[in-house]
Amino acid sequence: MDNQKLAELLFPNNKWTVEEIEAKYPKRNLKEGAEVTRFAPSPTGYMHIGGFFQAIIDKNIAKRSNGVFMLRIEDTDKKREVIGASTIILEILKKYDCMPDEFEEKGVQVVGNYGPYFQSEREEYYKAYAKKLVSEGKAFPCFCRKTEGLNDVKEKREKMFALGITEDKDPCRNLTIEQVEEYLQEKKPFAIKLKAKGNGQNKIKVQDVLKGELEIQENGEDAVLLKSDFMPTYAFAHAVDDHLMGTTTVVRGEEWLPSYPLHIEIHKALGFKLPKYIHTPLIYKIRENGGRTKISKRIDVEADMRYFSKEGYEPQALEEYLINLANSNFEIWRKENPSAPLDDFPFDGFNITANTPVFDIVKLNDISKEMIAKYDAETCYQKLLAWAEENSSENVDYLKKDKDYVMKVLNIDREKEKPRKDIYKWSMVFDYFDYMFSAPKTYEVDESERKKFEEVLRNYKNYIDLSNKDIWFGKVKEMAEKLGYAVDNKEYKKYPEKFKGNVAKVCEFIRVAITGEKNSPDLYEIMSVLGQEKVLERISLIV
RNA sequence: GGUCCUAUGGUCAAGCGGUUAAGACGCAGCCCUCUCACGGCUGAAUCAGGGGUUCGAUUCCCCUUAGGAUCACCA
Repeated sequence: MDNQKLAELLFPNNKWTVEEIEAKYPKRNLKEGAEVTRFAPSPTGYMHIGGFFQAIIDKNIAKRSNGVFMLRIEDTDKKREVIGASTIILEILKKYDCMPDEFEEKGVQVVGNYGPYFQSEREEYYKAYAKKLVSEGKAFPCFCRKTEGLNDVKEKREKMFALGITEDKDPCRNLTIEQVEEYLQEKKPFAIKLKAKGNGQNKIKVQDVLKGELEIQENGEDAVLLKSDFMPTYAFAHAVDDHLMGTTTVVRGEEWLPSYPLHIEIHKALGFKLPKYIHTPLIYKIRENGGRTKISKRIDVEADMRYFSKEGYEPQALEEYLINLANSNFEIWRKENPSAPLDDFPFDGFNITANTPVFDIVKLNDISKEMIAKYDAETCYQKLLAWAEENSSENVDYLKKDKDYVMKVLNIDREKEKPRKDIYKWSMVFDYFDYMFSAPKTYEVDESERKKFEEVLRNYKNYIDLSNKDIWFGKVKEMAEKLGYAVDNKEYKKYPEKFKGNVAKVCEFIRVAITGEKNSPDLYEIMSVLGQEKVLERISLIV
C-alpha cells in the first residue's frame, strides 16, 4: 500500500501542511517552571461544578508558576452544542474570579496568540495531522457504518463482553488502495482511525501527578481520530491542540483515566511530547440508598453553577469550599489569615487529595455564613441588591426606595465584635427577616399560656421605652416584677412555683407578638428598628 | 463482564513505620444570656476485613470486601 498516495486521495485539499502549522505556533517563551494549563469544557449549556473545580486548579497552577491559563471550547459535537453556552462559561469564570489569560469571545475579542480557542475553528489543523498519520501508515480510512448513540454502543459492548475481546482492530485497515478509490468514487463517508499497535493486553506504566505511577493496559483499539464529518474526536483534538498550544499540564476529571493509554498512543504516533496529567477526583453526592455517584445535572441542582448564583451564594464562598476540598490545609490557613485575599493562599495543584469527596452543602453554608458575617451593612445591602437585580426583580424597587430601612434591618446584630452568623445566601434574607417587613401571620404561642401572653402584652403597652437598651430592659423587668414574674433568675430556679415565670418568659411573649416566633435576633434591636409606632400596632393586633 | 481508581468518625480530612490518631462542618452537654445565634469550655464518634514484611503497622506488599469510574464517529 502506498501510504503517501492514500493520504493524497483522502485529503486532496488540505489548506496547510503540518510543517506550516507548526511554524505558526512557536514554542512559548516562558520562564523555567512556568506551567501552561487549559480549561476545556464543551458548550452544553451550563457550567458543571466539577468543571469549575478543574478550572480553579488550572488557574492556580498557572498563576502560581507565572504561567498561562487558557480557555478552549470543545465544540466538535455539533449535535450537543448549545448556542450561547460559551458565553455562560466565560461569565461564570469572570464572576468567580477565574478569568483565563487566553480565551476567545465569539465576535467580540480573541486574547492570546495560540487560538483559535474554539475547536470547530481548528478543523484544518486536525486534517493536516490526520493526513500525516495516514501518509506514515499510522492511520487509515474506515468506511464502516458508524456506531452512534448509546444503543449502538451497548450492542457492541455486549458482544465484546461476551467474547472477552480486548482489542478492536478494524477490518478497514486492510483495504487495498483500489477499494479505497472505489469507495471514494461512490462518495462513501469515511472516518480516519488510528492503527493501534497493541492488543489491549500488555501493561504499560503511565504517570499521573496525583496518583503516581499507574499500570494500565495499553490501547488495543483502532480508535476514531477524525469523524466522518472530519471533526476530531476528543482524544485526537486533545493531542493536537495541547501540542500546538503548548499545554504543559492537563487537568481533567478522573473519568478520563481509562482512555489515558489511547491518548498516550496518539501522542506517540504524532511524535508529541506528553504533558503532565492531573486526573482530578470527581465530586459525589450521597444517594437515598446510601450509595454515592458523581454529582449530575439531571438530579442535583448543585451540579449547575448557576444554582449558586440564583440562590445568592457568595462566589468566593463556593470557591473557598472547593479549594478546601482540594487542599484541606486551606481552612487552617484561613483561620490564621481571616481577611487575606484568596489569592494569597499557596494553593498546590500538584498535591490534591486523591479521595472522592462528597459535596456537603452544610459545610458550604458555614463558610458562606462566616464570610457574610464580616460584611458591614452597606456591603450587605449592595450585594443583596445586586442579587435581587438578577434573580428577584420584584424586590428591586422596594430595596431602592427603602434603602435606609433595609440597611437598618441588615444591620441587626451586625457590625459588632461578635456578629450573628445566620445568613448564608442572599435569597434567604426576606424570609429570615419577614417580620421586619410585615406583621406576623401566625404566633408561636402555647394555648395553655394564652392568658398570660395577653396579660403581658396588655400591660406592656404602657412600658414600651426604646430610648436605649438598658432603659428598655429596665422597663421590661419593672413590668415583669409587677405581674409576678421573677427578675432574679437564681431565685426563680430555686422557687419556680412562686412565680408566673421569669423575665425570659416575658421577653418571649413580647418577641412572639413582634416577630411571631420564639427565636429571633436581639429583641431590642428589632423593636428599635421597627419603631415604637409599629411595635404598638403589632401588639394591638393581639390585645 | 474486562480494565482501572479509591478506602481514617455522619461529612471534608491531617497522618506518609513508633502519635494520647490533628483540625473543620455537623451532633450532644455545660457556661454566657431576654430567646436563638455568636463566643467559650467539654463530650460522643474513625484507621473496612484477613494475611504477610518488620522489634513495631493507620502508614509498605498481597488477597478479600465495598464504593466509584470507564469500555461511542459524546466530551
